[in-house]
Amino acid sequence: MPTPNDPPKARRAPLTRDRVLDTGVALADAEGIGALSMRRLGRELGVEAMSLYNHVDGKADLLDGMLDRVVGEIELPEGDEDWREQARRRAVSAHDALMRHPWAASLWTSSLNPGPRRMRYMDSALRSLRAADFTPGLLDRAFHTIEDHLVGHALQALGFPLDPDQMAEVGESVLRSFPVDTYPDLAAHIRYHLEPHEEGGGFEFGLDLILDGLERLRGTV
Amino acid sequence: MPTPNDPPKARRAPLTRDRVLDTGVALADAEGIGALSMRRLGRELGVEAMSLYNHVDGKADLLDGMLDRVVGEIELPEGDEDWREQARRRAVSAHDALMRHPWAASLWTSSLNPGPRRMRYMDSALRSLRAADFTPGLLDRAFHTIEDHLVGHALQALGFPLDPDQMAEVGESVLRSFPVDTYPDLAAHIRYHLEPHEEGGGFEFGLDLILDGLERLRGTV
DNA sequence: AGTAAGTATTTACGGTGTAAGTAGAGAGAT
DNA sequence: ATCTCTCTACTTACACCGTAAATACTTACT
Repeated sequence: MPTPNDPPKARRAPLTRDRVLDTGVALADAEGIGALSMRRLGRELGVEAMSLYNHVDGKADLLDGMLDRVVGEIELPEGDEDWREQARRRAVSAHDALMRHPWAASLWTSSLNPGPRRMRYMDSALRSLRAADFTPGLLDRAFHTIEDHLVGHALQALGFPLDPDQMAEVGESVLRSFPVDTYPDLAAHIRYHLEPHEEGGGFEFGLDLILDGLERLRGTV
Repeated sequence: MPTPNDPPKARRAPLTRDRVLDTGVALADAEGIGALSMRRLGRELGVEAMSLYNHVDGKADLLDGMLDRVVGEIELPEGDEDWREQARRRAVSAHDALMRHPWAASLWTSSLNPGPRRMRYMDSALRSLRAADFTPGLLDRAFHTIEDHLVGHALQALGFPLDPDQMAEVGESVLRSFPVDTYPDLAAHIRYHLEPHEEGGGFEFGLDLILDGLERLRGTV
């Protein structure tokens, strides 16, 4: 425990797992997951790459830890709301978190070692379904279907990282040399995306489709 | 053009883009996408890594080409079936293709340059929705929602690459040292997955939820 | 036969994750 | 106060990666 007056010898903030993970998240947010190498992350922390291995078990562990940080941002509904409203809020909050950290969605699907926050998130989701008297079999499918939609939409949305302006620009240039006759409906689809629509909301559209369907099945199966 | 009798000097099959892509697919299928490096793929073809660059524009182009191969395996319904049945068959076939080639699903979401087979696939999907009198706005959401579910489920399923036997084994060992009191519903969920269920079908469950919802909206919006 | 075009190879550069060994600082006990 | 143990950080090294550039070789056509 540091006494109030020992700053003169305090060279720099000590390296900790938390600092490593936080810096990793910040770096991946700012420059993309491709920029996150052990050497680069070390440099960011004023340290050599190998020093990180004292706080992290390798790159996979680093990424697992970073993902759990993101999962920690998800708001878990509490209280005794409708199951549907709970599931909806949790899913929307999770989706928001994944969109804030574009590198996290693919880790979500590939990580084999769920961290504590991820477990807490899953536990919460499963609980509110169980509390709504979902049959075990239906509960399982409900949980996974929502999860599939969540990660599927995030990844698809992130895979096309264009804001509407760029979208219009790129779309037009694509259409200029596009085999419209070969793929007429695809061409129409691209044209549709060129017109001004209030984008977004796609996630909640599919989510509501799923939740509606689940509500209909609840009790009957 | 080779004459019938020139085999004596034919050293080896000539390198072509098709052979490169086919071998790439085979290698990724057999040893995982992680094993697919330019050097390794060259070795597989009896050639140095740099030779591949005469037929492929770089690794990204190689992966794009491989993905398009996989998309080519998807069966596109023809004829004048119900839109719902068409969408269902196409999605199931696409899902099967992604499961056959575990490395392809993540390329599906990240590839920026759709190949011809991918375009044909999209065109076909969009056409059968349009033919069913979907409103432009609903058509767009329908297409993307199905697509999201497709890729989301494939990635989630592939991210947990355990056959039921391993599943049972791993699950039990996890449960042995699991904070059951902290995450009771998650524990129950794991236990559920340990019991024998006919696995699979999860994709079609969610798909039908979505298709049912879309059918309900069709015409009314 | 000579030439042009395309294919394959060699070499090289700057990057990656991390195993192994070394140096140094701080705490606790003698 | 000194000695030792432990933990952190650093250095070096290895095998691999994608690919730019320059070179050699094969083939096909004039």
